[in-house]
Amino acid sequence: MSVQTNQSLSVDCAVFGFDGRSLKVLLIERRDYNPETHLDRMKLPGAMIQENETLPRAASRVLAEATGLREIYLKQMEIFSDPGRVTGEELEWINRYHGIRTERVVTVGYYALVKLDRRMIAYTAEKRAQWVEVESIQHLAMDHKQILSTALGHLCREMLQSPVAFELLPRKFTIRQLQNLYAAVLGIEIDNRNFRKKILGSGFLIPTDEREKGVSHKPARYYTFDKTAYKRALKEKLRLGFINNWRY
Amino acid sequence: MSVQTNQSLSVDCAVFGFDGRSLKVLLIERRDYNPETHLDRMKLPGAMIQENETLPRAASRVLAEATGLREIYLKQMEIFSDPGRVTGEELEWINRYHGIRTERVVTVGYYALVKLDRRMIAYTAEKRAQWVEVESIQHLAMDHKQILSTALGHLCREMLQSPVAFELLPRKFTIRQLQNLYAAVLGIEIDNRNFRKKILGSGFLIPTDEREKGVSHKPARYYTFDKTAYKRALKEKLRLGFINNWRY
DNA sequence: AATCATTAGGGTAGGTTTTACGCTAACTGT
DNA sequence: ACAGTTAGCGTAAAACCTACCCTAATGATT
Repeated sequence: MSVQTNQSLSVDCAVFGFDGRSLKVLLIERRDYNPETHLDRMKLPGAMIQENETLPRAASRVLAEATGLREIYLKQMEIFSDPGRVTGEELEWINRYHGIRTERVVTVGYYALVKLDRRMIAYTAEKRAQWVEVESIQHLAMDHKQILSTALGHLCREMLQSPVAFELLPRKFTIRQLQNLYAAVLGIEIDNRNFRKKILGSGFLIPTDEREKGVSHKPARYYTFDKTAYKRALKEKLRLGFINNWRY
Repeated sequence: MSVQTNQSLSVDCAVFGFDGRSLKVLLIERRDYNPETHLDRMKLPGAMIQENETLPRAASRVLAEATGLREIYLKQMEIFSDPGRVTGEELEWINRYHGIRTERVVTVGYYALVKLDRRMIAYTAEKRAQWVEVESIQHLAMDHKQILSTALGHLCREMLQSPVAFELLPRKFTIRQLQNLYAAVLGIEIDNRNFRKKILGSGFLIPTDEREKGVSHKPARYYTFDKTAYKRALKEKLRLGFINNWRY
């Protein structure tokens, strides 16, 4: 029995943002990209884990670098440990890029949610990073396409279970924006009138006095998310609906 | 920037079983346990990951060893990467036990579900392994108590979302057994009549002609779980209940 | 042999939630 | 002024959840 000690451990993050219409993910252009090799040009942000660093810390570090933000909604998913996930040219690229010598890289997948505001877009634009519509992505470097698909699955499930949607929206948002976000991520159609009832009925959206301006229809009210009210409601409603509608 | 390459990567598994009354977990006695050290005697089954082995494969290997079974319900949870999770005597024990020399072990937590039948109990009894009631566990080796708690949380959530309960029950079971399992894992009381309606109404329990014998009350019918019917129901019902009762 | 304790298993009535959809309000562009 | 659009309120029917009722069948107790 030989024990592997020279595999390296990395983190890769799928950073999601929502522009009001569709779900985007942050992609990085490889620094020493050479069109003559057959490597894909874009990848997810990631890094090797450093000495004395926990994985969540490594992920935070990657995200701070990629987005300029320290406080980010961040969640671990799974580990991608197939010995064949990075080989050949890709492995050489990694060793060259990180200045290491490894034969195997096991990576831990994270996904993160950020508010895609003007500041964010300006910051990432300077970093050879791009916000790309998730739907349109065909290939990515290494197995990053697979990591992205996994992340999307996790996001869907999480959206149905907890109020993570608000991590993707600006502080003030309209109910329609919230609805569009759910519809985009889950790929379903939602009736606006029922959505409004359900979401307002839950009591953790607090209305502001502001309304949309310059839209060619009745302007919608802006709301903010009340985390405290949510947590209160959470405790009261832990009735679990009994065996909780295990629908899927 | 120094990159850590000599951390070792291991897997640890919380293997759950249900004896009809309470939830149990499989614990292993450390082979060279010495009561004079202050190490806890019991630990979760686990192993270092080997060269050319994926993590799921390593976990399967551990489980095959601990339970004698190859096909087991197995799920990855999170990674325990705190540099301080294993130090001092515990670290020495690991290095001695595995014949390695590492300063840091990152472990990937898995949980597994098995049918706790007579064969299983006989097999584990021979392996210095014990099925211990989850509720009664106070301490475990290293950070295994924390891994166990995490696994229990995952199990609860999973039980509400998918029909994993049947992994813990014999092929033929009564509705009461199923109910007791839910009640035990979730720590709630369940009304028998409503539970029966809900579960039978879902249509993926198929009745057999057999009934309990030797019980001092009306004997209950045995049912089996119909995976195909479940998957069919799943697709029809992907209505999601719309934004699905995000209750907790 | 009658009675008791216990769980199985069918039912029903009332409340809550979901779903489908009608309607008016308010804004911009033509 | 009118068309096109989305906001936002309301309502009725269907589905679902909950709290109970009842009787059936078995072994244990008297």
